[in-house]
Amino acid sequence: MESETAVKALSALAQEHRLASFRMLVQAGETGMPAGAVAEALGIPNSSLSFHLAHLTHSGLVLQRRQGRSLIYTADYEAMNALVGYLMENCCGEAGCAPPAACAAEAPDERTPEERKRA
Amino acid sequence: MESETAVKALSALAQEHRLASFRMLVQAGETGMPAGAVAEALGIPNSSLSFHLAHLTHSGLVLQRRQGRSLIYTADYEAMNALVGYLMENCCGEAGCAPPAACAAEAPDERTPEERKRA
DNA sequence: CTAAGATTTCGAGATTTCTCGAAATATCGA
DNA sequence: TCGATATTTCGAGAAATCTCGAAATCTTAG
Repeated sequence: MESETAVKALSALAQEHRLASFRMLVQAGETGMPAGAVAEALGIPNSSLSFHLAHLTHSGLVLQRRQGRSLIYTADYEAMNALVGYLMENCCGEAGCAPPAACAAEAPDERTPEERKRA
Repeated sequence: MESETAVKALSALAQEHRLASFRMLVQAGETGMPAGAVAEALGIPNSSLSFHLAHLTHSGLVLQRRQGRSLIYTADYEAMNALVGYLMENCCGEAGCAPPAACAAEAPDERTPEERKRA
């Protein structure tokens, strides 16, 4: 992972609302959440949240897909694992620590067949 | 971990020089590095690096101890593990993913007995 | 106690970020 | 096609951040 990529990802997470959004998406699994639901859950204006979700998406930590009128956001677990791996790389020098965590989501996909085609 | 604590830690890491410094300290293990050595390795003015190291220290990700005229900085592995754990908390909802990584440094302590007293 | 070494604090300009209402865009149902 | 729903884009002011030379602080050696 490039240093610049990591800085972008960390910058994306270094903000109250974006961190809360990201954690919410991480816990939501592959199913994800529509923008409106996140905005409501966090109690912030849609336009503000949109700004933050775009930031997270551009950073590569979050993925977007359309489902009808809604845009569904999901956490990108690969990107998250890569970021954590980069942070802990060669941890403790020669000592060698536990390998970095890896989250591999496999939550049920509740999309309709029609929706699956678009993704 | 509090949300505010996490934002502080992530903000601290969301900057080119600070991220580079932190990774350098993570790899340096418990031995740590003096401020000057980090500044030289990164090729930035002492005053600039001092600003960044202070930022990292206040965020709780880095520890400082004095050794003679030098101030030695070390990564705080517990804080790092806590941050990663917070990010990945309840990852993937009910699916349940691999447990978060945990780095426990155990590098040789090369301080003199006299220095150990001060720490 | 005084000089030399290692770092930090101060100061001020340049740049970036956050916020949120209003207007614009995209999709769906009838 | 028209209206309703879901989100994003625009705009501009307020606030926070980065940079780095010069001066100040703290520590150790002689």
